[in-house]
Amino acid sequence: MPSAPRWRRRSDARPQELLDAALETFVERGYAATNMDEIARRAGVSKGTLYLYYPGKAELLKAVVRQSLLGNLAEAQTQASAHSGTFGELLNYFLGEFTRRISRTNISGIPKLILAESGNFPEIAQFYFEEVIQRARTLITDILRQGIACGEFRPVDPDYAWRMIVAPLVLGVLWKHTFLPFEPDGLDFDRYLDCQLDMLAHGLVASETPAGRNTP
Amino acid sequence: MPSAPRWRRRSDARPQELLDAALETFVERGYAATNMDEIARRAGVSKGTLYLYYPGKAELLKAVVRQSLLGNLAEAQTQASAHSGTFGELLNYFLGEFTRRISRTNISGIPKLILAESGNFPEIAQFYFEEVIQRARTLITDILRQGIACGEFRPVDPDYAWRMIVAPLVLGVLWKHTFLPFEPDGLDFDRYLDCQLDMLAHGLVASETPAGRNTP
Amino acid sequence: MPSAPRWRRRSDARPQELLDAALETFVERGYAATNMDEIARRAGVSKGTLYLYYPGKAELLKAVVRQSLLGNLAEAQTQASAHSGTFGELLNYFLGEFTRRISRTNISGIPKLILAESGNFPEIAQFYFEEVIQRARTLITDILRQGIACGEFRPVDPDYAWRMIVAPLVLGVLWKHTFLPFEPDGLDFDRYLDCQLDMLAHGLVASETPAGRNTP
Amino acid sequence: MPSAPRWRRRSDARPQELLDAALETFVERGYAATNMDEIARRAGVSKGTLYLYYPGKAELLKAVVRQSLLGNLAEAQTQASAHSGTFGELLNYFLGEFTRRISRTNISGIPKLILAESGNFPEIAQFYFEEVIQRARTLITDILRQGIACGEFRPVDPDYAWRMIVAPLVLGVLWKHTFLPFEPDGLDFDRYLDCQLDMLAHGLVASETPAGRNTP
DNA sequence: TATGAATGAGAGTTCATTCAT
DNA sequence: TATGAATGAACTCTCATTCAT
Repeated sequence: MPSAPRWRRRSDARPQELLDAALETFVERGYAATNMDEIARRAGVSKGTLYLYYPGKAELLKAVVRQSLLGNLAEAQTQASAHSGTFGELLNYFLGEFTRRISRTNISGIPKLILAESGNFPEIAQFYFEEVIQRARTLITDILRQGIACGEFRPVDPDYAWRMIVAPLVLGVLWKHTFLPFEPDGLDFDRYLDCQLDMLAHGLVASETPAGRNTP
Repeated sequence: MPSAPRWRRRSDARPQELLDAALETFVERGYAATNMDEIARRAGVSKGTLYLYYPGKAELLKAVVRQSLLGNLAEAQTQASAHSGTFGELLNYFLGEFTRRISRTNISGIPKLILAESGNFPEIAQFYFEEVIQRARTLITDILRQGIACGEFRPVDPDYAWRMIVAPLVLGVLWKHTFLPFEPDGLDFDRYLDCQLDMLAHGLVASETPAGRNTP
Repeated sequence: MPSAPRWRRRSDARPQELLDAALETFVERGYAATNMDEIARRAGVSKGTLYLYYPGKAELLKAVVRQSLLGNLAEAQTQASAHSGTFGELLNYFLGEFTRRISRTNISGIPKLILAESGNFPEIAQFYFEEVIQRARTLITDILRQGIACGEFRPVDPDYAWRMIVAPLVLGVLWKHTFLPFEPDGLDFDRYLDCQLDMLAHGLVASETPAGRNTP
Repeated sequence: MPSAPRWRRRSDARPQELLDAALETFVERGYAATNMDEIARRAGVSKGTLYLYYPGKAELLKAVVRQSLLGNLAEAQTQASAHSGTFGELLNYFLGEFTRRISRTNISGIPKLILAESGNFPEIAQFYFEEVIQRARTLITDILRQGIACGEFRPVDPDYAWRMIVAPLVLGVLWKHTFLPFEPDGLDFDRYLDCQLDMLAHGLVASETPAGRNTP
């Protein structure tokens, strides 16, 4: 078992350190209000050094977005193809997984950042749209279609229903980064997830049939 | 014979024209990337004129937000108190009304703007939180609680369920202003609403009882 | 005895009202920090009206200076030619008169204004130099020369001595408008004058002759 | 073969160069009429460089004043405590020293600047009042009191007499920076000093005693 | 004569980017 | 590779001046 190396060439860790500092700052302040000095300071390097690794502020933002998303995407894809159980269980699994990430990491700031800057960085918005959203859409509509086909799900409109499934996640992200400071009671993501799963499965309307049912 | 006058006095219509131009530009570009010159140009006035009506860029943003919201708020409040029919019908009514506004007016850019700039303008975020979100929350949780009490709704968790109801609206707003340009098929808000109402009412899971129903 | 007229055509009093407001503001704030809006407001007219009477800010300053000085100058000239008594008495009279004006009116702000703006308004400085300073110089050096000739004064260097006589007046003006707010005890102009006259007459050094005297 | 570099690093000399350029410009134009571009141009740097060293125009002015005065103050204090000879000689020494500085260096522009801007920068005026004027007052009144006590000086009013002693210096400063350009014969500071010392010592009035006396 | 809305040049300041070291 | 002093364009905001009313 190798012990930790006694030293590392700085440059190996550098790009990642810079991206981390940039992510943090962009998420905290927004793109325009972030200045390169601050990123450099947080990364513990000089401003000039940033430009050795990234050609400019805009490119730095893109790099931040790209690398923040790509890891998560690959992972999700893998898990999807290796599932077992009902489609409802798979859906629950994804929603739970996602909710947990929102509540724990600050990568959740990225989507908000993209929304905010989509007007000024259409390429980033498009990149996000194609790489993240379209994949999520495919993933979920596939599940829906199969679930409907096998009678597990009601015959909803998959091309629009996937947005209803995703919407609470998006709201959660935004809430965490926008209104949480103003809520004295905070937000309980476990309860949030429970409520979402319950409503997603059974809807709001009390059915005439006496028997209640459980999670999808 | 004098040529066209260099400017013309428009004093009555001016403030609203300026707000319109500002709303448009802020929504399109975001706060930081918007410059006063551009707003002035769109409003057909000189830069200095803006400062005759609003003391600065930040105040202009606040004025835009304030006046965009206040009108809508008053209206919603009025309609709420004058409803008849089941709670499900009332909910449907609100969601429909809201969806129609998203799809037709460009006031829907305001919420996105607020989300984007909440970090830099906490006061605006707080204003929005208190004036808009808290009211919506009260409105919806009241409906939910009453609907549950009278057996119309399943016993969901109202303090969180209201967010599930609102989430698709928020997503719709963001979608319109962020990803619509990238979608070749556009977005059909009628279908969007139908899907939302259906899922909200009955959920995703097929009930064991053979008979399906349609209205929430 | 005529009673006050029931009305006056506004325009008769206007120019003087404007000059008064301008003097007050220029003295208080300095030329650059004074804006036309403020002058107009103090004069109770609109900004545009200022331009009906004076072609611009610089011209307004010149008009203020000119009219503030001309009156005083004429007066001084008259009194000088109609004096009687020793030259020492004449000198005392002028110094007293001037000191009284410094202490009572706020015209004393004009010299400070001129000093401050001499770099930006050489014409005003030159005007002041020729109309005020050179006259004062002539007046005083004449008195000195005659006083020396008749044995009343010691044989001082009149071309420079006149400045020593004037210096305390200048200092008094500046003091009043610059440092007075910082002095808890204020400034007693009577004592100031007494001290000046005493020192001007007899100097600082105790003479070997036992008898002291008091008037110059 | 590279052409001349766009800029050169001068970091050590820079701050002083900037202060020099600023002093020159402020004295020439006054605070408000001085713009940062001009200072930068005179210092041979770009406008942005100024802001690397001083946070703004106002702070730059304060820095100019502070550093111009502090050196001179310390020096004067030192000399005062190490004097020998009569009090009259000490007074003469100071007046001579001061006059020489007025005539040779352009630091003499600082007092004029302070007078001119005292309305807009009360802090600077107060700083000057406390650090410069109050010290000078103490210095001179102490000398006067001691001189009077030992019979060297006539019993003048020290709290006001010190202003009479200082007044010609102030006038000299103002003269140099305000009216000198208009005087064809210029100003001979040696003669100015001689005249001041002579009048300060013996006053204007010819004493009845036949014997003349010498310098204080 | 009087107004005050409108103008637009110019101010101080910021900051992404460059480059001599 | 790393630095950070230097740059200069772009920004917000001010205000003397103009002119339709």
